[in-house]
Amino acid sequence: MTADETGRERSVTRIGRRDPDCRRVRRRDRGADGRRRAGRTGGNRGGRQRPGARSLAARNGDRRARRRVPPRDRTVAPPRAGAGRRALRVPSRRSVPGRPTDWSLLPAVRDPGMSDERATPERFGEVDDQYDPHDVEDAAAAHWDDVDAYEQTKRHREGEERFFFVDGPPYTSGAAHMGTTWNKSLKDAYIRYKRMRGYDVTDRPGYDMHGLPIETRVEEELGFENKQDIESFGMENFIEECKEFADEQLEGLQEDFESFGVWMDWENPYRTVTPEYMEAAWWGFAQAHERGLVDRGKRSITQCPRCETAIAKNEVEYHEIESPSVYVKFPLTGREGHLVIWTTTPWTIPANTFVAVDRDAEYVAVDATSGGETERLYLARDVVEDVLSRGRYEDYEVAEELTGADLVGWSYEHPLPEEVPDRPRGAGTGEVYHADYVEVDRTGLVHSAPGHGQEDFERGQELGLEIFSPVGPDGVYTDEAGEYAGEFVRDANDEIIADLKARDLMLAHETTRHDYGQCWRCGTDIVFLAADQWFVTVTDVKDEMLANIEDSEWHPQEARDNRFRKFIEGSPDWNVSRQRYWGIPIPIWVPAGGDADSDGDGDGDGDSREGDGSIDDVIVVGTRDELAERVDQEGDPESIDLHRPTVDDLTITEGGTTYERVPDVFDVWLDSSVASWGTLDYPAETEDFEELWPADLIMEAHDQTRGWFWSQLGMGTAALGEIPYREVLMHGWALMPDGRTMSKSKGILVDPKEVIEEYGVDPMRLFLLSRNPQEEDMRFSWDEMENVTRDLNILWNVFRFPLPYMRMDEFDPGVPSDDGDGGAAGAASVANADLELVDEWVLSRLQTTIAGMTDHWEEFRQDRALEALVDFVVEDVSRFYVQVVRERMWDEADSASKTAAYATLYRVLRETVALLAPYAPYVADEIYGTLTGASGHDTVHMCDWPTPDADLRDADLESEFEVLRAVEEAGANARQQAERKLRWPVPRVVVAANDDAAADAVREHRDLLAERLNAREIEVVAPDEQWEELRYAARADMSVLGPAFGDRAGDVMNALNDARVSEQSLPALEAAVEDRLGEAVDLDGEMVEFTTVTPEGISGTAFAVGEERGVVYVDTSLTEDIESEGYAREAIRRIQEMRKEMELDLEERIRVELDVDDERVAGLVRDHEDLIAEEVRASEFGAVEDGHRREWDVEDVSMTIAVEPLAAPEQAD
RNA sequence: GGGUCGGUAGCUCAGUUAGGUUGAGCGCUCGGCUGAUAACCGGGAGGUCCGCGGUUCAAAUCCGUGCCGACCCA
Repeated sequence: MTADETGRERSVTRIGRRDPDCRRVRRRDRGADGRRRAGRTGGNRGGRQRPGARSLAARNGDRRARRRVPPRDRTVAPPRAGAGRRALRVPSRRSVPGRPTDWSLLPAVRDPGMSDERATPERFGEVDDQYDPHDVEDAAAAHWDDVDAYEQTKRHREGEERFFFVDGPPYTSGAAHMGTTWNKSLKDAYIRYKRMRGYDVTDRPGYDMHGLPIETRVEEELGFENKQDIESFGMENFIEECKEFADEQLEGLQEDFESFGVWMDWENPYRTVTPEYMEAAWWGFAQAHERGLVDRGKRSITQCPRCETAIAKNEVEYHEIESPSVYVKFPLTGREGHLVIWTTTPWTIPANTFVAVDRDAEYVAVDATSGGETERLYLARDVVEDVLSRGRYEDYEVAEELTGADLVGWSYEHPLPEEVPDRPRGAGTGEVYHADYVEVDRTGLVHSAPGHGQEDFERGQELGLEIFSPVGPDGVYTDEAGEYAGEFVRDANDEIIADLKARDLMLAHETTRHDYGQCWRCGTDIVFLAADQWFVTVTDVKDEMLANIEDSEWHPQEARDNRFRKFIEGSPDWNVSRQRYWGIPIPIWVPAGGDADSDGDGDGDGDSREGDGSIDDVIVVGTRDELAERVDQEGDPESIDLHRPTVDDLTITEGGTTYERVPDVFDVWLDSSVASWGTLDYPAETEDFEELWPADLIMEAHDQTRGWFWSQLGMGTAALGEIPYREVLMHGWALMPDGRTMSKSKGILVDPKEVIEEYGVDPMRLFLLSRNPQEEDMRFSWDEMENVTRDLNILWNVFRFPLPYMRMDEFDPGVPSDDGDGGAAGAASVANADLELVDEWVLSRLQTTIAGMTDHWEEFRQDRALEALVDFVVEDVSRFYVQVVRERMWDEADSASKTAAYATLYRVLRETVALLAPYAPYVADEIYGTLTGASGHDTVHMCDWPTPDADLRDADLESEFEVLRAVEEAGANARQQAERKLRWPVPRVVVAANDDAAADAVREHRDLLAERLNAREIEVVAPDEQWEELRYAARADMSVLGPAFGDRAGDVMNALNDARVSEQSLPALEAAVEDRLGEAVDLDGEMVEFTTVTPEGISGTAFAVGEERGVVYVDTSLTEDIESEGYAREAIRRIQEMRKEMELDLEERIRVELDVDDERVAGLVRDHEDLIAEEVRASEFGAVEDGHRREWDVEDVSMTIAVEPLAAPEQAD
């Protein structure tokens, strides 16, 4: 596909091989402009690590290695498919020895016949402390290469229901930009998702390799200026250069795409330059011809005079230019005076054929005076003053008022009769006609030249007027232009203006700035011509096209019904011929002699080609076999190169007539329009086509509504009567952070490579895939890159958190089935674990997340699915579940509870990485590998997409936890208000619930809540109860109170404000007021507003799930017991910190010396010595001579703590 | 110039189908947690919902109009 790749980019970028080290630049400091400033580079990376941190890992790793679970037998993978397949990524050369997750360092067995030992990660093995996308991606890429992950994944789905995805082929010029990156990431994600859903997905990438953009690039490189240079260089040589250029560009693009982690069939892309593919275009065109939809004829075209070819109207770019702005008088015949016309293209005046008016507009005849002479002019009434002042007339008088209809039929004389003797003279020429395109501005009379303007052409045809276009394909006047012959049209403007002045027909000559079209490739201003071209007359099947789009489902559907439908309704016939070289030759043979030199590559005289050649006389060849059969020359259909000039020499002789091929090539848009069968090598291969066509899914950006979405519909309808795709995902464009369009030529861009260098592929993909893929443009954002990296980091932390414990306890989840559970009997799966409520909850949340994500994916909103996943991982797993189970995992003793937590977290993580796999394929696989070791698939991408397990889903439990978490949050808030940190227990928390469900939820999970809020006791106040310690106060509203009580109002107010009542009722309040005031008062609801008064030492915060559900009161009063535990926990916290500073192993026992400066506090801490011992794995308390010693300040009390490790018996060996 | 889409907190975006007190994450700030720890959590501040006009008891949401951006068409 052409435009979105190239429409805006002109510079040539060659992609060299990536320097592996260049990716080491990362995490730079943010500059003031929001971009990153160059900072640390790879060499420093290790410096970010705490010194010595590695040694702990290494020690643990070594010791654990001996205890590790032996790898299970596994099925032996089939041999590698394609030998010599390139590594997707360059493996890290900086791998740290002893890091088991770096698969590249483990012995990779290439010959499965030799051994069943594989390069598998150690299950629950050590992983990096920090999530480092580059390390993870290197390791995963190396692993993919080792196990042929891509090939295996495809093979895994062979024989399943097929899903026919068609890749819109990027144009092979320039590197992948952010838009292409987004596009390919989306495609990759949906392909992976469909595979996980069990489909056998076609994933053949495509490349659009022909066309003018490449020709002009090559011309630039070779220093060519026009077609003559190409001819002298030799067409064959030139085409060879183009091919080389396209091939080089393809390679660069392909490397880019692979570096984005995209899994497509890179070894076998479809390329529009291969004989099979070109044949697919021929076939489609021949089908259209069969259906009578190929035609030849003169059309108004936009011609690039440098490239000497027609270019598509949608390939015209507009820019502002300065042009002449001339008001010209056309002398009337048969009556006195002149018509006044206006134009910015004097060079089209020689081809003037008629003048157009709006029949309903009002015109006038004026007698205008200048320099004593008066002349009669006809023009629109509303513009008289304007035009006459431009013509420097001094005075005028309206002689007659007319409508446009009155003018119709009048005759005038061509303004340049002698200069252009061959001008059109046929019947009807030189008259005034009505035309819809006339607007009453300038003069209201429009000079019309059907040989140039598009509207003029159409109207001229309707009127049956001659189409006179005395200009060659190079923009030079032909002999028909008489005096101007041989001159480039725009250069002739001055001469024409001079000639008109000489004839006294120039009313005013100015200049004006306006938009004008230029060639999208070379920037040359176009000329409008009428020329013979070949067309696919899609307007004949417009209704069919409009009906066919109903057979396609779009995302968003409105795009189909608005944007696309309107484009189809307004689109003209498709000019498919280009007078160029690097393209698919048009397979039309016409009788020799009757069609000479229509190509523009010869003398360019652009003769009319109408001659005898009716469309019935032409031969359209549809296949290579047919070609070999019909041509006069010998040739092997298998090996023939269908490019020019080879096919130019082939002739067909039938019925005594010799036919020659027309020299044109196809508009490059036609190439990609046949991709839905071209990618299947149809018609050379028929099996896939019959089974698969039309495409199940395509996805491209919205510019393709007038591009590939349209061209495929056009060709599909013309050739096969059908729309060639069933489902369309139409995404937007990648914009700059400030919303501008990216443009490489202007240096306005964010380079995907730079993003990958700074953040990594997974984060970049995660960012791109977190955007709405339907129609809306995507602003790139460095801030968001930071955010998505953080999300992955949280996942990484959740993942690595249980690993040491699982290793230590030799947790064995067995060999899970694809949906995560099951496995060998006795294995620790959630099915046979002794789950606690919080386990059940997180598993239920997982099921809900799976169900929600699946719905979103099915609706092509992978961004929403990702949001659900990230929400689950961050909110539910990291923020809540992990916090809750930390204590269970820290427990030294084996327990059912601990095993349940392992099994739960294992299940959660396993399914989470499957859900993550389409987004961040590297890190998902890395985590999966560590979780499953040798027991799973070779890659997460072979897994099935998880399905929600109804047995694990419990909506009520989820609602209860919502309440619970709201209560916890409110409790934390209340604590904060009371300035009591979580480490210090509180005697009680009172939850006043507004509804039974909330009350029940709190009662049900009382223990968990107590633990979370570090409360000794949780009290629940049901909705129909009052918490007896709570009092209510009232605030007086003086605007009501004043009028009611007059001069007593002040006293009443004070009494009201001071009153404290135990229920929110007016009688109670009246009683309290009376008590204070000594007399009865009558209050009503208008006068007061109740507020709650919390008791001393208590703070309260409301909690809400959607609506407010109650209030949480936290009693923060201190007792000796609470102080004791508080200080003990402060000590525990410090000792733990010191353990970490010492890099002690998790299980290592210690001796602790504790000196507290304050006698009372020392006693309080001593009371909890047992708790401290248990929490910090201390075997002894007492003087430490040689340990780690540190002084701490704890709540203004000085504590000196010393820790030394004890030699444990089991470590003696 | 016309069509389509968009404009909501400093940033990235929900909310607009169906009118009912604008939300989230990041950033900022204050606090908390602590063998996930260069990680993590909580509180707070922060909004003319692009402007203007209209419909309505009520408009980010519906209508009209203007401005800005993107794509497409001229």
